[in-house]
Amino acid sequence: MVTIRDVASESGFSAATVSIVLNNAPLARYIPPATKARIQKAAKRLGYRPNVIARFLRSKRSHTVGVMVSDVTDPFCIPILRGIDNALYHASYLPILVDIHNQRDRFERHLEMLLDRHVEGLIMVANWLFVDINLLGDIEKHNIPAAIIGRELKGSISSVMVDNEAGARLALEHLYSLGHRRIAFIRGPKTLADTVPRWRGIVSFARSVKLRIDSNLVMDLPNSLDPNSSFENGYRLTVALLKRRPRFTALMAFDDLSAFGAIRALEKQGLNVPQECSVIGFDDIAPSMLSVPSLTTIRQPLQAMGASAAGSVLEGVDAVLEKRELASTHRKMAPELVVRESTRPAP
Amino acid sequence: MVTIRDVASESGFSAATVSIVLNNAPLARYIPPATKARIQKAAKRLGYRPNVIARFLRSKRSHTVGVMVSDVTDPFCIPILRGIDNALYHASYLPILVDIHNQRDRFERHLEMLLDRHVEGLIMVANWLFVDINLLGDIEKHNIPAAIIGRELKGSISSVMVDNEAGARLALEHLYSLGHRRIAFIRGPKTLADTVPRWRGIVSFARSVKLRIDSNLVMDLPNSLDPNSSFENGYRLTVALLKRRPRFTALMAFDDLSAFGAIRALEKQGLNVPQECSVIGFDDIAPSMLSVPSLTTIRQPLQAMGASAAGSVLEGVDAVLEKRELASTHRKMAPELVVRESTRPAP
DNA sequence: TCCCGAAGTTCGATTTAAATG
DNA sequence: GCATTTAAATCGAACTTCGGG
Repeated sequence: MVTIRDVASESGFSAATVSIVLNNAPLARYIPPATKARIQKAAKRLGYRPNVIARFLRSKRSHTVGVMVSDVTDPFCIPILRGIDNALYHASYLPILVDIHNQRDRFERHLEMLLDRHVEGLIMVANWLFVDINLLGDIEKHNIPAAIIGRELKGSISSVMVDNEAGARLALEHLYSLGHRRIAFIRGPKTLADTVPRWRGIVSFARSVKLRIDSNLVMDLPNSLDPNSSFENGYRLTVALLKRRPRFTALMAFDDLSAFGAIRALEKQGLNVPQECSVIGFDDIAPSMLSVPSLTTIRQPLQAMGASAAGSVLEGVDAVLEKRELASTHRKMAPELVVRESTRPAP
Repeated sequence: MVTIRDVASESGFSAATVSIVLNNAPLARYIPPATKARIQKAAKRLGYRPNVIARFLRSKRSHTVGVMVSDVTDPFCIPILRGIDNALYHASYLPILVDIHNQRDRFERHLEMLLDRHVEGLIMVANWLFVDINLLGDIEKHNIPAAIIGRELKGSISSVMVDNEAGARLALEHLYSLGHRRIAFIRGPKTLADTVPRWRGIVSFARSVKLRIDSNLVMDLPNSLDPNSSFENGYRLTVALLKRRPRFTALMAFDDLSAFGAIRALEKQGLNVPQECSVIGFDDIAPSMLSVPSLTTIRQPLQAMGASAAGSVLEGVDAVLEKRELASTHRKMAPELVVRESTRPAP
């Protein structure tokens, strides 16, 4: 390994001068171009790369941001990660990604690992989060800028969410405008943050058009630690819904995975989607475009949400550096209806 | 921040003694239990956490492994990452994941970032890799253990791949045993490493049972930097294949995404899958189980592949520490036929 | 006083060599 | 392999201070 001292002796100057020149520090303005050139040439000749770790020890800057995702196998989080990655990359920060598998002990251990590594900021992707995390304690103690995607947290932690209520309203409005009146609902798990506002959107739209929601046709996904369980549970609940009356002409699922489960159940029972029953999802994960029929759904601007969270955190980092106070931001992003093949006018 | 010196003064001993006790270093043998207890108590009381970065500066050990993935939006790589993550987690290593978006400059920049951070090992997930990477140069220079998943590289870099030839043979054998004789093939892109061995498996099986492969029914996916392009290309190629003769009763796609594209094209032309045409994929990515019909495919043991690569690298790290030589390993993992709904006996 | 460069200190922990009872 | 503890050197870079022309 070639150190700053090697460059110093190679160039004939001291380590201090080399440091000043190579970092273009304020003092460098007094140093004659000839000296600079010789030092730079020597550095290049030796292939000198500053040791970022030694550098950190003095500067306290790690140029890293911790990213904690509740479960990477959830297709939902992938575009978010892309958004984060892009934003950090352009700011020359390195994300350190940890996957907590929706486990409390993993969350704690990984959070410690990140703090031990002196990440300058923290982003939590709460894509499918059931464990009761406690970012607040550890984070406010360390005074480290943080943002969470998919949940709202009070305090100094910024949050980015989709406007769930508006999204749900959009979805139901779509089905309603296609003429559907007997609509089944698969709601989210009780303890998931998105569940309540989405249902609120549904109820408020229904009330506004005097649509009756039959409680016989409403079921809840069970709590589960596995994001991919929605598929199977969507299947099971749809089978159950089909045994109830009245028969529905459209089904609104909590998310895309449960919508896929629903479609599978409907087809299994000989009901063609969308001919005999329309299905709408929520999220717009990658497979939604691929399936047959492709899925009508509510798109969350996932990549933008990731970028937004990263932006907030980076702003926070700057604020800390300049010892400014910075209020946390709480952004709600607009969802978008994506009409594909799984919905159709009511028969 | 509480340092080792704080613990020293709090406990009444020197920093050296604190270090020896807390790390349970060899010299700790001579230290009486009473001293140890006082030091440990003081450390706990102050909430002392060693600064891993300062520690690294002396020990040269970062306890991190770099993981470079060619494109995270590829569902194929997710289980691999899970496997890597699990293996590293249990060994108390932290993965530093970077996504190179299949871009050469990103590869180089990220590799430098990882090396600058003194990762102790390197894993490359070549899930959809078109850029001509040159791990060898940088890595052999730094003498850092490395492994690549999805490609075979000569030299000191270990590799983990699925046995593509066996997998392709398995797929074709399945279709053949269902009675299909007129089979269409969508081959992989010319420059992707998997393409050739898979085709070899097909040809060898066909020869062994005297199955004729009609070159009219063979098409190639174009080269593309986007892993998700296979879907669209699978669609386009299938539309083209349907215009050719003879009409086929089964289609073997290069991967699951192109299989989805094919199914979509077939359905669009009014051909029911699997009634009128069987389709088989390769990989067994998550959506394969979800789609309607669910996809018959060749499963790659992705999580095991990730774990295996991580294992090789960790062994390499140990070898380096003990100054042993360690030959690189080149593993071929067995694929597995997963029969679902998209294949059926020939009409 | 201005310019240029170097010596020395610091960051936090590890480790060696040495001192002391 | 006395037992017990510590001062001092070290890792690599950055920054403060200081001195000579």
